[in-house]
Amino acid sequence: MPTIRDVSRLANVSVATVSRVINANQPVSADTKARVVAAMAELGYQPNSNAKALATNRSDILGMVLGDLGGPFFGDLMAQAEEETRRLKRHLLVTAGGHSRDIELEAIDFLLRRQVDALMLHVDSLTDADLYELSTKTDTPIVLINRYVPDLHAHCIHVNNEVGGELITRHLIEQGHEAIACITGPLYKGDSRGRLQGYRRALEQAGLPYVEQRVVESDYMEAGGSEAIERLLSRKTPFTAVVCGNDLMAFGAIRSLRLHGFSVPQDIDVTGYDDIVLSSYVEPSLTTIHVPIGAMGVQAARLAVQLATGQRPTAQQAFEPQLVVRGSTRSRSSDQSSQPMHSKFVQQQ
Amino acid sequence: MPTIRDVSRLANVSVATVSRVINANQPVSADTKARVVAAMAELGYQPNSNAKALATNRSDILGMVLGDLGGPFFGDLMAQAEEETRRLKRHLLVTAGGHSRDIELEAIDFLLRRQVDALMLHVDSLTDADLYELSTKTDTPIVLINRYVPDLHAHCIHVNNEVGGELITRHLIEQGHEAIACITGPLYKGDSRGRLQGYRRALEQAGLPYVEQRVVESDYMEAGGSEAIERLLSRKTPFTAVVCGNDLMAFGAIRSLRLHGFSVPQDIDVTGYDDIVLSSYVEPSLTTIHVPIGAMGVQAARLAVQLATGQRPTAQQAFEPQLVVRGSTRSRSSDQSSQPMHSKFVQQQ
DNA sequence: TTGTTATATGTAACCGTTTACATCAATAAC
DNA sequence: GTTATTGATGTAAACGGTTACATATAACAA
Repeated sequence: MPTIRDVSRLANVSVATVSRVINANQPVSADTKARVVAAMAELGYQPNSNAKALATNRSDILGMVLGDLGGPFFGDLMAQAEEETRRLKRHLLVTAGGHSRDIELEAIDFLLRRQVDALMLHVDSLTDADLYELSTKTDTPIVLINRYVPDLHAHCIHVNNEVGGELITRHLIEQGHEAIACITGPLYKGDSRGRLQGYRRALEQAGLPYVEQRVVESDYMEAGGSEAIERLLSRKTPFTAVVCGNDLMAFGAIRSLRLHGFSVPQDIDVTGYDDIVLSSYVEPSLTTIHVPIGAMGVQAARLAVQLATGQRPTAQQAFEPQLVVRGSTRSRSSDQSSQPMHSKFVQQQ
Repeated sequence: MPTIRDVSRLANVSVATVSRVINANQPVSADTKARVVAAMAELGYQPNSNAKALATNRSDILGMVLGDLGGPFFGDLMAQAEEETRRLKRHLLVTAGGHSRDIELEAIDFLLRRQVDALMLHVDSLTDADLYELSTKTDTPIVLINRYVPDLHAHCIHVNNEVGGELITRHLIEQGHEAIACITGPLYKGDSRGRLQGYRRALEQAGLPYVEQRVVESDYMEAGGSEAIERLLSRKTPFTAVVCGNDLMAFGAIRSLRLHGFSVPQDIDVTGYDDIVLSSYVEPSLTTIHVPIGAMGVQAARLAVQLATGQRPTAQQAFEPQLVVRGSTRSRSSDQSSQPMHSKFVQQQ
């Protein structure tokens, strides 16, 4: 690999001049510039980014930590963030956090050692306190994706989970449901709590009681959704609809309900959250909340660059969730009410 | 950020000694080592990877170029490759090639400038000649994923497309089909040609004629699949099954067939290729060829590291495709044959 | 003419590591 | 008792860029 020194020799100039031509940040006469350009072309010269990063203390790389790299949710986020990063003349270094505290911390360390210009984090296992501490320990700017940490307000790209939970619960109430169960994600996570809070608020606004027996905590996994249904059924507190904390748990819930002889949505309505691609293809297609994760990825990249270059942040930080009505919920006319399902419910038990 | 010099001062040793402690590659007495470790902890020292890469000429990073980052196919590949990379104590730098020659070249340049230890490429737009030229121009090892370039035999992780095309076509023949249409991907791509070749071979083996009127070239996109069906129908050469070059085109084909009043698989069987996640969820679920893309990602990472470190390559390079039979194909008993469909076909036109 | 200023270029220090080489003491070999 | 050998450590030169500072030349004003 030729170096800047090889170029300077061939073009008969100093290395400083070559550097000036490369970065176009200081005046160079037209003909020296031409000589240098020719020399670079002849040698097939490529500047060494590590050396440049070492000298300038910036790498033009944005670091990103995600729960995992597969899956429609992260895929969309990553794809959009990468595109925007490229548009901003930067590159994206992605690492999987593996949903584990140690791996997430290791990933962050790695990126910091690499002198990334900013960090974009979509982390599960780190606490708000961890993140705040991290932000004080390093002066690398941090952007949190799909998470709201009050102390890091200016660094969050977030979506209002409470509104999402409220929207989808209200939708079920409008369909005529009065006994609505809820399967939440892990409640140590802020988004799970937010969605649950929205569920409560919608009930409250409709004058319906909040019944603890109808609420179970699960793990955002498909199997967890199945298992949660088992728990709900075993409690013998009837319900005619289930609000799930995400789409995957909704799939699990539907499967489990079917095993127990309920059909969706004829007997019981089920809703998801996230609007992953699958949700519009499954049978029945899933009524869910759309999270604009791609758009959030774009804005995360913008915010990261703005923070890194000291510009005034203009990236959109707060996003609104959107209700997507599909086949897993259906309008109940008042006469057929939910009574028949109650009886079937009891009979099934 | 503290540097190695700060540590050396605090521990009262030379920088060389600190480096020795960090890399554990030369003897250091127990108590100096303890002092150094303590100093590093006190300062929260993190070695600067750029400086290290500059000095050692290796970065412990594997570079990866993909068509795009979203989507189930790439997601799986990336997720598995990342995991294996981490297992090998390296990291993964991913860039999207955007299915365009310029962007792919730019992405490769970027990674080379970054001194990645090896390149893993899943590129569409670069020709075999481009890739061969690239391999001669740089001494960074290159691994090609899901692509076979004869001149770079030892660098390819590939799957036998011809066998895949043959498997799925033979399956249809075994179901009783004799008039099988084929929608291929772009024929400048080797994998499209391979699958088509497999289709021809299966026909040949069964003693069925190869009819050009039943073959159309498309673009591996869902819309392209729909459009291809239009072209096939307009040719008025009847068919009772369609072999599609990938799952997405199969979705498009099914949609288009339905618009024309055919139902799948009652009237016409349709098959895909790739076995993306969606394919098992759609209605009807798709008979397809499973490509072990995750496993290929793992082996790509292994091969990359082996090439970079000069080890003898032991990674598995050739993979076999697998037939997955689902709902979009069904057995035709000989008596009801395909005659009724022919008549319906003609009537629909 | 002389002093001032702007432009073009070169010199060399620096960024934070690694590592070849040198040094020195302690141990082993004869 | 001298000489290798080994182990622990230090010194300083890379690695390939950037950039503050110095210098030289040309243009311009007084």
